[in-house]
Amino acid sequence: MIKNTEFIDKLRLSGLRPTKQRLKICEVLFNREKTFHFTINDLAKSISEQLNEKISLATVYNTVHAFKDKGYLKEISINSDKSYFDTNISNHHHFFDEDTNQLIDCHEDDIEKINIKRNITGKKIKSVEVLIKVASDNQNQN
Amino acid sequence: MIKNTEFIDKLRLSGLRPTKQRLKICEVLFNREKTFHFTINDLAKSISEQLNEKISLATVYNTVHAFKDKGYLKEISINSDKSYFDTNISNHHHFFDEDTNQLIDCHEDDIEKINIKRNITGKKIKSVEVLIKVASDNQNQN
DNA sequence: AACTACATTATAATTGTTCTAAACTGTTGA
DNA sequence: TCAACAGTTTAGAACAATTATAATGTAGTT
Repeated sequence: MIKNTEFIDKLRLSGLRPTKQRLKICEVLFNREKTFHFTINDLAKSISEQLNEKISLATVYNTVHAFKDKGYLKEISINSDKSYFDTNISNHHHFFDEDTNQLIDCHEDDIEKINIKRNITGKKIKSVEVLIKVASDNQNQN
Repeated sequence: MIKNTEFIDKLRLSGLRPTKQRLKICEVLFNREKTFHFTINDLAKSISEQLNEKISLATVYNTVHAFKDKGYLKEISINSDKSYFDTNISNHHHFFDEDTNQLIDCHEDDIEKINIKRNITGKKIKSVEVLIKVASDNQNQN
């Protein structure tokens, strides 16, 4: 259980005012054991369910983007339907279950280190993301 | 230069009627040396430029999806702005240049084989995609 | 030629996301 | 303590990508 003051410090440190809404969103996002993979809609739903309170959708978008920019969240590229975010900001990869639309973290040992032997001239590698799509045996390949 | 009859056969073989529109789209997509990475908008633009003819946007969407379902195109997950497609349907990975929004194919030797050591119970791996985001040195990480 | 199922089309509808402008609130410092 | 200001929240409008609709057109078969 992370204390509210910790969130306040965290926000202040990164130049974000610790508003009521942001603190509530911190609670929902970071007060949990496992990492949380979510879409904006999932998050909005969690907020209204867990806190029985409504935060404007615009604020949820603003806050998630602010948190992403500050490095508290990672955005994950899965498909173009919607944006997925991850509270696990460490360098890691994902399984994506096409049957349930669930993301699952890859652990360090689940996948061998990716070894890239070419580089694009004048460019620097910003990130390397591996997405492993899985589905029940009887499903078609997408 | 691929002949029209080949496209007709290709379409018929997969149970798609070779309509004027589909043949034109085939021309634009498959009558080129290099692989083509595109969004629906890119394609619609290419069609009107190369063929000086307009195909309804709905048809472009329908056709691209039909081609994808038949395995003639691959969809690539980059971000949630829009869908990207690839005429290279072989198993390969991508660089994505964040400065120009351009996709670049990884060749077989650019990246070592991905070795996945875990599997999700009851699930089968459908695809493994690696996306390497690059940008000029002076850009921020996204 | 006529029938039928499949395709195309323009347009409406939908969805996820961003923008806007007004109201509100944390912070600073007098 | 309180005024002032910049940063924040908000509802709703606007927007862009995509999908649905329903009428019209066309390929393939008889």
